[in-house]
Amino acid sequence: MATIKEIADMANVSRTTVSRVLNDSGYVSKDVRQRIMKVIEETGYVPSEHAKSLRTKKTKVIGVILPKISTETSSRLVAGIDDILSEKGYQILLANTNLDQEKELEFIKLLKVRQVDGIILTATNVNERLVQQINKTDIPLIVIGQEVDSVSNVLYDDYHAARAVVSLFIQKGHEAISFIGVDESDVAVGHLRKKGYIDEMTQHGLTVEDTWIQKGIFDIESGYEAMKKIIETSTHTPTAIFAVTDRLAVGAINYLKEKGYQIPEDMAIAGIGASEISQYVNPPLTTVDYQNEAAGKAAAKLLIESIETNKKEPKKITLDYRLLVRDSV
Amino acid sequence: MATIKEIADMANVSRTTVSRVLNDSGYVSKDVRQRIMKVIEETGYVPSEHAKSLRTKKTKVIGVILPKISTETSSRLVAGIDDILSEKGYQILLANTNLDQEKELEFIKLLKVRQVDGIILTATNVNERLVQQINKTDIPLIVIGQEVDSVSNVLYDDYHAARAVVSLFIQKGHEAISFIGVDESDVAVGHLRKKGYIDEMTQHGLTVEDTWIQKGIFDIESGYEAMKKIIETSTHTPTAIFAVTDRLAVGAINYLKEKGYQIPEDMAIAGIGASEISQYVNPPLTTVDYQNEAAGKAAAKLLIESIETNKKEPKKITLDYRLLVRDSV
DNA sequence: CTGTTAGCGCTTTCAG
DNA sequence: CTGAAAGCGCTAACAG
Repeated sequence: MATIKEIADMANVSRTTVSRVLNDSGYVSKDVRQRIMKVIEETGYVPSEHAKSLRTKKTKVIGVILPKISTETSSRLVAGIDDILSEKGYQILLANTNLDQEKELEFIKLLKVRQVDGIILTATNVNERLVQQINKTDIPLIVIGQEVDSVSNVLYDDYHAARAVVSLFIQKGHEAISFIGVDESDVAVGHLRKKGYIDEMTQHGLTVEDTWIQKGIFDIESGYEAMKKIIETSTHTPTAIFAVTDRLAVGAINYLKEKGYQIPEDMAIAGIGASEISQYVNPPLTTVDYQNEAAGKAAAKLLIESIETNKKEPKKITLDYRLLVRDSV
Repeated sequence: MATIKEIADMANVSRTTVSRVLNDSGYVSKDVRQRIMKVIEETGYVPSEHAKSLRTKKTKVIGVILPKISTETSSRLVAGIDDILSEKGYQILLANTNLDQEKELEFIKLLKVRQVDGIILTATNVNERLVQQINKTDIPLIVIGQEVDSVSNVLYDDYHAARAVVSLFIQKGHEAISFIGVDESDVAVGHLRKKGYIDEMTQHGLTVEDTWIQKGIFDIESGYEAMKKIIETSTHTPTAIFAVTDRLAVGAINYLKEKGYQIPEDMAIAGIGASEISQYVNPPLTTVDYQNEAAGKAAAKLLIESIETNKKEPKKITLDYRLLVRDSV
C-alpha cells in the first residue's frame, strides 16, 4: 500500500500538494494536478481512511445496533438505512446484540471508540442505564422503535395500530377478543400494543377475561403455547385473537388448525408486522404493515441531517401504518 | 474524548506505561498499574481505534459484501458470520451491492482503504475483472457461493443438490420434469443447478422438451411467468417442476393454483433454499436446505484462521445439503 | 520496571 | 500556486 509520501515523491511535489488534489482543496496548477493524477492512477493509490480519520475525526461509518440480525424486520430496516447511507457515502458497521441488553451498552461504547460518525439503535427496551449511556454519548444517535426523550426517534404507531386491529374485529361483529402479547418491558411491542387492545375494548364496553391475555416470546412456538392456554383455560372461548406479532399469530394458527378450528369461521385472527409468511399461511393473515424499510430510511435521513448540521434538538417521527385485511378475519 | 497523554499526565507516568497496561504488554509495577487503572476508570477513557489501527495495521473489522441485504439467505449468512466473528472480537462492516456487479469491485477497493482485516464476499457471479480485483487484493478474502480458484471458498453443492431433487421426482415416477432456472452467468444457481437437472435427466434416459426449461430472475413474479410459459407453450405438459429457488417455486405454485391444478396430484413441485415461506405455502414446498448460517460460520472461521496464521493456500469447503421432502411432491 | 524517541499516513496552518 | 512543519493518538524499539 502506497502512502501519500511516495506519491508526492514520484510526482516531485510535496505531500501537501497531493493532499490538495486528493481533497480538491486549495489551488493546484493544472499541470501539477495532472502529473499527480497520473501517478495516482498508475499506482492505484488510495489514501488510508485511518490516517484521515485520525486527523479529521470523521469516518463515514455509521454504527447500527440491532437486537437480532436475521429477522425480517432487521433486514428490511438495514436495507432502508443502507439505501440512504450508501448514497451519501457512508457505510454500516453492524452490531448485533442477540437480544442481550448488556450488549447494547457495550456496543454504544465500542462504536464510540471506533469513532463512528453516528449511531442508529434499534431498541427493544428502555432502561435507566441505557438512557444514561445514550445521554453521555456525544455522537449523534437515533433510536428506532422506542421512545427516548433526549434523542431523535423514529417510532411506529404501536398504540393506534393495535387499536385499529381490535376495531376491525369489533366491526366484524366480534366481542370476545383475546390477546397474545409479549413482555411489557418492551414498551413498544409489549406495553403499547396491549394498551391499544385494552383501550379499544374498553371504549366499546367490551369485557376482557383474564385468561384471554397471554404472553409469548416472539417466536412461532410460543404463539402456539399461548393459544393453547387461551383455549384450555378460558371459560368463555373468544371468537377472535389478536397477536402482537405475525409469528405469534402463525403459532396460534398452527394450534387452532391442529384442533380443527376453521379460520376465520370459528376464530378470526390478526397479527402485526406484514412478514412474508403472513401472506402464505392459510388463510392469509390479516396484519399491520409497519414499513420497516421506510423507518430505516427515515432514521438514516435524520441521522445524516444531525451529523451534517450538527444541531441537537431531538426530532420525533411517528410513522404511518397500513392495516392489511386478509382472509383470516 | 481523552487521549492517552492526558491519562499519562493524570497518573504521572509516560504514555508508554499507560499503553502497557492497556495492552497488557511488558512489565508494569503493581501500584503504577493500579494508579493508571483508576484514572482510566474515572475518566471512562477508551483508546482510539484509529490511532491504534494506524500503528498496528489491524482493525478488528471484517468487510462483508452482500448481493442484497434483505434476503433470508443474506441475513442468515450474516448471522452465522457474526456469530463467529463477534466471539473473536471482530465487527462487520457491511457492503451491499444491490446486485450491481460494478459495486463488488468498488467495495473491495473501499474495504481495502478502510484497512479491514479481512473480506467475505458473497458472489453471484464470477467475471474476469472480479477475479483480477480479488487477486490483487492482499487482504485475506474468502468467497461464498461461487468458485474462485485463487482464494478460499465456501461452496454449496449446487450440482448434486439439483440432481437430488430431480432424482426424487424420478423415484416418485415422474418422467416429464420441467425446470425454472436463472441466468447462467450466475454459475452456482444458474449454471450448476441446471447442469444437475440435465445430467440427472439424461442419465435416466429422460428427454427434456425445450419449452420445459424457462428462466426467471429470483422473484416470485418471475416464477409465475415462467410457469405460465411452460404450461402455455409445451405440447407435452410436464408432471413435475423443479425451480432453482423457493421464490420461483412459490410463483409457479401461484400460477398453478390459479389454473386449478392440484399439487402434487396434477403437478409436483420443488425448490431450493429452505426459505421460511416454503413451510407455509400450501402445500408445504419440498426444498433443499443449504444451511446458510453454517456457511457463514464456516467462512468466518476460515477467514479468521487465514488472518491469524497468515497463511495463503486457499481452502475449499463444500457444504452439505439436506433434502426436505414435503407435501408438494 | 519505566521513559524517550520515532513514526504510522494524513491534513492543516502558516509562510513563502 | 506550493511547501515546511506540526500534530492527530497510539505503539514499539531502545535505553536506561
